[in-house]
Amino acid sequence: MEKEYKYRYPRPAVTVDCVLFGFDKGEIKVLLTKRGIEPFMGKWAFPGGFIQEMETAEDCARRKLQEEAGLKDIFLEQLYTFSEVQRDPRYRVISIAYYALVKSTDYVVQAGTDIDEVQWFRLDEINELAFDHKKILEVAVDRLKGKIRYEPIGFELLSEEFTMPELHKLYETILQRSIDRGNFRKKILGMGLLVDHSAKQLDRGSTAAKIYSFNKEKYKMLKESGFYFEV
Amino acid sequence: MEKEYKYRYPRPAVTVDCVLFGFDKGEIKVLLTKRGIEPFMGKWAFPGGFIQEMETAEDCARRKLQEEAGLKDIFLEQLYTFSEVQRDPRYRVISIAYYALVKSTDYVVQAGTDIDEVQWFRLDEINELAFDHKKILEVAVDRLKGKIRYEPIGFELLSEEFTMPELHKLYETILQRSIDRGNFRKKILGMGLLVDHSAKQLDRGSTAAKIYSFNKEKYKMLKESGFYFEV
DNA sequence: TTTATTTGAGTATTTTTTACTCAATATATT
DNA sequence: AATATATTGAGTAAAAAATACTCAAATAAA
Repeated sequence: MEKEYKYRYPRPAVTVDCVLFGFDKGEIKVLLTKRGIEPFMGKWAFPGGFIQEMETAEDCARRKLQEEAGLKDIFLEQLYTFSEVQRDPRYRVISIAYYALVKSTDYVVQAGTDIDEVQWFRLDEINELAFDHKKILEVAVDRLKGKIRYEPIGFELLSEEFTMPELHKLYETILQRSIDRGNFRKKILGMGLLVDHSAKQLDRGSTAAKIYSFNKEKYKMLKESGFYFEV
Repeated sequence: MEKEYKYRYPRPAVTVDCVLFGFDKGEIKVLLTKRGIEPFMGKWAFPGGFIQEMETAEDCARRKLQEEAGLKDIFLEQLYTFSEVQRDPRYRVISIAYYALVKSTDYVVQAGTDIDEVQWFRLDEINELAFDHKKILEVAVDRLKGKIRYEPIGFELLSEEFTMPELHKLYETILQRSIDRGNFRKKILGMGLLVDHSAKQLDRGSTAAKIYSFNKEKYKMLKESGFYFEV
């Protein structure tokens, strides 16, 4: 095939990569896809690909999450742009990385073109990754840790309806320290952002936990009037 | 001239733009360059330009700050990557934006190729800018405000040696609220990160302020052992 | 002489954080 | 039947931090 696109000056290729976090059984998980083509065929990497002419980087990230993992309408934010000259062995590729959070890892994941498999991994299971994706993962984990205390992104990792012990465990897991249950509960409930569903988990008798959901609209309003979320 | 660079798939052009902040006479200033070529000839824009094949985005940002403003070895951090499809009227251009902080705006600025003028502006003087640079500025100002409380980047805007009233004024200006002098002093000195030069400003008699400098090495060490800067 | 600017110390109050305790509930386990 | 378990919910005491102040001294500049 002929090379049709000609420019006066050299241009780097631009890709988008997505670090997708999930929370399952008290553990943080990351979604990886096994590469079906060179370079790094057979290695695990983040969902991603080349940016198209008529889409923004965020559009591209959402498209890739849809194509490679079957996900739609999830929390997504730009992470960092990686531009090391040799980060791709073929030619110069600059990658705009995003991180995404998904409610429950039970979403049906589907492999796309050029992809063998899609699988959730615990952070400590991840050793080698394609390209500089290990570095990207480090930056993403740092961002998640740093941001969860100051913005209510933790809820994006839980189902729409969740219990206090689940939320508590999530924070303990991500921040990697134990947090006093009573104080945590007081602080979170004190913000008035949780909707109490006055329902309990089924099938669990008295050890059932109460069900809450996060009031996004109220948070938006409060934020505009200067409210500052902090855990 | 012939178009020599040919690729199989279309590639966006990639530029780097630098939002350079300075602090002068109690006011935040931003450095702009007047464009000498189309598009937006005659309009003000941030220093920046196309990324070269063998340089990282940060290398490019530093090169541009050197070429267009004569600055070397200053604080520089990646801000955000802007990828709106139509942000450049010519063709698709993705811009990796950086923000930089400079100690005093007295640096001799020098115009580079394709640049008429280089000038410092107060934030409220800036109306229209080339491309989507107004948007980039907004993001940069938000980042500066957000970050100055949790990382000691404020010192990057003052001379190596500064006084307590200068530091106090800087925080009040950026955070846009008054801060109790005594409490501010207690908190800052209490962190043990300022070196007391036991010297006073010259030529100001008894209204002279004591001179301090920020101990970067000590901050690095403390940070590694879990210290958290917060104002 | 008065005003202005800065240093430095100090205090009192309020708010927030931290580290706990206690009681109740009712299923699941031994 | 007794015990362990997981949860809710309330509460407290102490420590730490934030907030809003006051007072005194020094001295050049107005």
